[in-house]
Amino acid sequence: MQYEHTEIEKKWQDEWRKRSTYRVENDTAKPKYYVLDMFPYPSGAGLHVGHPLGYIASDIVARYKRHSGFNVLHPMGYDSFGLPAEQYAIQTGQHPVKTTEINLARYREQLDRIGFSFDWSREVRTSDPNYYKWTQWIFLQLFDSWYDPDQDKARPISELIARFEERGCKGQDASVLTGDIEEFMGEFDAAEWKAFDERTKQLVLQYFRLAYLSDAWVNWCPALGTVLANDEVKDGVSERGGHPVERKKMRQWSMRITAYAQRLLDSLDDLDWSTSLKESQRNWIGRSEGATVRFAVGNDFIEVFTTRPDTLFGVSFITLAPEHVLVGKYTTDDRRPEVEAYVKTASNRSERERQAEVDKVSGVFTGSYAKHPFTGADVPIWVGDYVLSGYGTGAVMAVPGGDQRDWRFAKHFGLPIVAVTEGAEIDKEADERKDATICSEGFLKGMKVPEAITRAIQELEKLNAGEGRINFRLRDAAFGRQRYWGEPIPIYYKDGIPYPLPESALPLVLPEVDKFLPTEDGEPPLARAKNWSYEGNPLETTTMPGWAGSSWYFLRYMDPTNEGRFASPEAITYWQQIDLYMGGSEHATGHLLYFRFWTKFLHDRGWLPFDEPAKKLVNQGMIQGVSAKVLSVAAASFETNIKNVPSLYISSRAFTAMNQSGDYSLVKQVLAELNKGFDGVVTEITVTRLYADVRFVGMNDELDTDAFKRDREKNGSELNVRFIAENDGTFICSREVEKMSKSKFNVVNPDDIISKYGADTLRLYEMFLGPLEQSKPWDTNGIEGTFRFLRKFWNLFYESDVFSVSDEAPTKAEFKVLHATLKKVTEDIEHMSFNTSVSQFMIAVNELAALKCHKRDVLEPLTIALAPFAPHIAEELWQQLDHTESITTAPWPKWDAQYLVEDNFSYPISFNGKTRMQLEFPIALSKEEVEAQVLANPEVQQRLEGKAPKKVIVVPKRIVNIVV
RNA sequence: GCCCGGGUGGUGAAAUGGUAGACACGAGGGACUUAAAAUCCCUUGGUCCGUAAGGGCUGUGCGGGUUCAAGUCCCGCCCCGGGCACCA
Repeated sequence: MQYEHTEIEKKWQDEWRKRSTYRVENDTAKPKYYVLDMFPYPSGAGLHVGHPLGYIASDIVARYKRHSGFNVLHPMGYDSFGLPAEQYAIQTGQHPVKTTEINLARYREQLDRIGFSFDWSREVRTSDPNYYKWTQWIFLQLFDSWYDPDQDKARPISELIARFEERGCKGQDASVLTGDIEEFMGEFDAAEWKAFDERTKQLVLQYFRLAYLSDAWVNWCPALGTVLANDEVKDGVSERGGHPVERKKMRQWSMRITAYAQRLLDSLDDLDWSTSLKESQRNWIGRSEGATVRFAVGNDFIEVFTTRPDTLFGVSFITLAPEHVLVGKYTTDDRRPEVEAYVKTASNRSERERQAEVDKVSGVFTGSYAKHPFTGADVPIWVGDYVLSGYGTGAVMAVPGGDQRDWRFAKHFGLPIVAVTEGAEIDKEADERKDATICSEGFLKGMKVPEAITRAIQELEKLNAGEGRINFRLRDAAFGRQRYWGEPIPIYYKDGIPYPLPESALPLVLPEVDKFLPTEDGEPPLARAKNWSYEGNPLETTTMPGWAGSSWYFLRYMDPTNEGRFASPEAITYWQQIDLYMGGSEHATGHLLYFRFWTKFLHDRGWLPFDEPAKKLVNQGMIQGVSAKVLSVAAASFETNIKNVPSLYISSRAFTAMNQSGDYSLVKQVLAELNKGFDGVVTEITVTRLYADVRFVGMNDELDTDAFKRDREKNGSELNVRFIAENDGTFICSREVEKMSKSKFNVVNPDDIISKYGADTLRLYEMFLGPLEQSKPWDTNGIEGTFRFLRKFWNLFYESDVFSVSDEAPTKAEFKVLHATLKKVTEDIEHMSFNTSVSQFMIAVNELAALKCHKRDVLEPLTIALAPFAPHIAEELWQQLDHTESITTAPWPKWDAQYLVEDNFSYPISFNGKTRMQLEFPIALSKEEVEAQVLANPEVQQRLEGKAPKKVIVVPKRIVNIVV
């Protein structure tokens, strides 16, 4: 019997479904292992060959762990809320539920064909009310919590209220207040708190809640009609769709992720994640140590943040961000028109413009002065858009001698530049060295920078003019979306104050609306819903962002149908953290930060025994497309009477040759053919490169010209199409490695590969391509190798088409092949080095075929070892080996070192490090004996030409090096 | 500019400081076949010497260094990919 992949794969996919082979139970004595793939968003385009790369790798690990005696949780589900489905709904009027259903079905079908061992009975979808009930529930817990900086954890808001009733709010209590320049709330004592009316109390609490409503500067995207989080904006445009984004102040739901900044940073150290990913997170959190300094202005003050308090004596002005609340206050009347005009233009400039015009210095003087805390000197207060409102306090003390941006600003406006460090060349640039010595007059003079920083902070604290402070770049996350297709936020309003829905009212189900567009008044789509109210009070109309549902989904898989909780404590205690989390590096700063944040929060409030979601995380590399391009030639001629201008395509190598020789007779020839005896001079050749769909390109970059032509004709008429081929008649495309995408016509669909070669070949080939974490181009050409391997493997079980596996005892050589393979494959899976394990399987099959080995004791363990990689063929052969239970229940075969012991070793004999010959010696031989025998060898003697070697190095079982 | 990766044949790649290029694709040659497909065998980094057997030199982005021995370790550069960036 031949290896019939189509038949075998269909048979076992059906069989696994029927038998629920991959169903996982929570109650078992086995140790657990949790392998999770990052939640896919099921787009309409379906899967291309790059998507399953990570799924295949994690599936191999899941299967391997199952063989190794673990109870493996390996689920899959969908992040099914999101903008694309909604955009589509707006365009077509079709409900996003419908399009989502269609996309999910297609996704599932594609996934099923690859033979994954997912437990589909645990599937979750973020858009399912039974799921988002718990997303809403977690939101309510966040709303009902504050961050206690003393205990360094989230606590119920009731405990904060109790505290206010007891001792009010003062000093450090407000230190967790975050957000973009929140107005200072002020202190109050217990009596004052009790005297506050309900409205005031609620407003105060908003400052502390982890999910809170406030006026914040947001990234507003007019084209999408919604607010975006910082990580959803790339280079000033929206990450999805590339629409422009502008700054806007809006009343907005936010998540106080900043309260967790330090913890998010600290616990990175213990995670088994890639360094680059951890670095991205550290970067994004952006911790910097420094000090706040208060500059008095009359009876008031301006607070700045600086990492260099040691340069305080070099301050020559203060710059406020245009959005800073104090700008209006400190602008003198005579400067007011100018300042207001500047603030207006500055705030109208989008992030993108500000970024693009980094070199353009702009600013304006407010007319006011602040007092230097040490010298008492007058320091002018300026406004400049190089200061960001969202970082630090939105104000800087400008030290042109020590900061290049301040230097540029000072130069531009003719402000004084004072040297703060020895050796600074301040007429050229600021000196930002952190190992310099302070030279500015004052008590810091002569100190090294670090020492001066400490001292400056001490002095500031003495004067009550500032203190040491740690600042973070991380901002609170915008949480509300002015969109339809997301989780409704379970909040209603009474007298304009937000109140949480009771748990009994969950899920707050997404209402039907007549259109998925904002209302005429610019209200979000939910405002169109009828009776969108709770007990007569209006409900919140914004919905949650895409990252809400994906920030806790790993917990739901543990107990997906629980109606009383997001997951039972028993399930959580059993499954714990994700042991292996697999996904793309594009989620480095978005999903993975929120994911960690929610986990820490749920931990703080006592619902989780751990505070990190994933112990180990692996980023699979991207699979790039290899685009094919066809050279299209346009010829210009002195002759103007050419009537028939053909679409002329020229094969890549022929073109290169033509270009080198300068002989364009081929082009002329075609023109002559079409224009009856054209004999003009071809004066100019211009070439454009057109994409050819990679489906038309075969082995060795050869284009199927007929298919290409038909395709071109389908998409518009081309009358005269001519191809200039190579001498052998083939037409060659030029190739280029690019991102795999529809627009580049280089998408390879896994379905096509599976139809031709089968899922097992696809799985093996994706792993064989190279190291998992590296990006690599997809080249279908190489797939034959893995396909041939599977056929050869199959043939080990067959002799002239008859299944024949013998029970004869294997020879030493056969056992050696088996155990060497088991050792390598086992170790490789542990290190996630799948490309080398596939190589090892190939070596094994080649060697066993050469040995004509058809023995059960070799083939059976080998089949189990192959099962994680190629489950269908393994399962089929397992059955043919007379097993009735699925191969997934077979224990992993252990390698045995005794079969790998060699008696002899063939030593490479090198002279001065260059290998010259091989000599075989028994392993048992000592160093000295090897040395003696090597030197006694006639060929060695001949090479030594009678001279005594300077030195002989013998490394047992490695090498002999003779130094002459 | 800063922070991470990475640079090895025609291609994807392999290599605890110890025989560079395993494995696979492609290419070339051969066997089987009426022919094709499939399969199998041989050759395949470059270069030079030799009729051949075989042998020499050279070679892991570039330049230095450490070492008996460097793709691997150290120093200084170049190039490519990714992340961050008027972050005070």
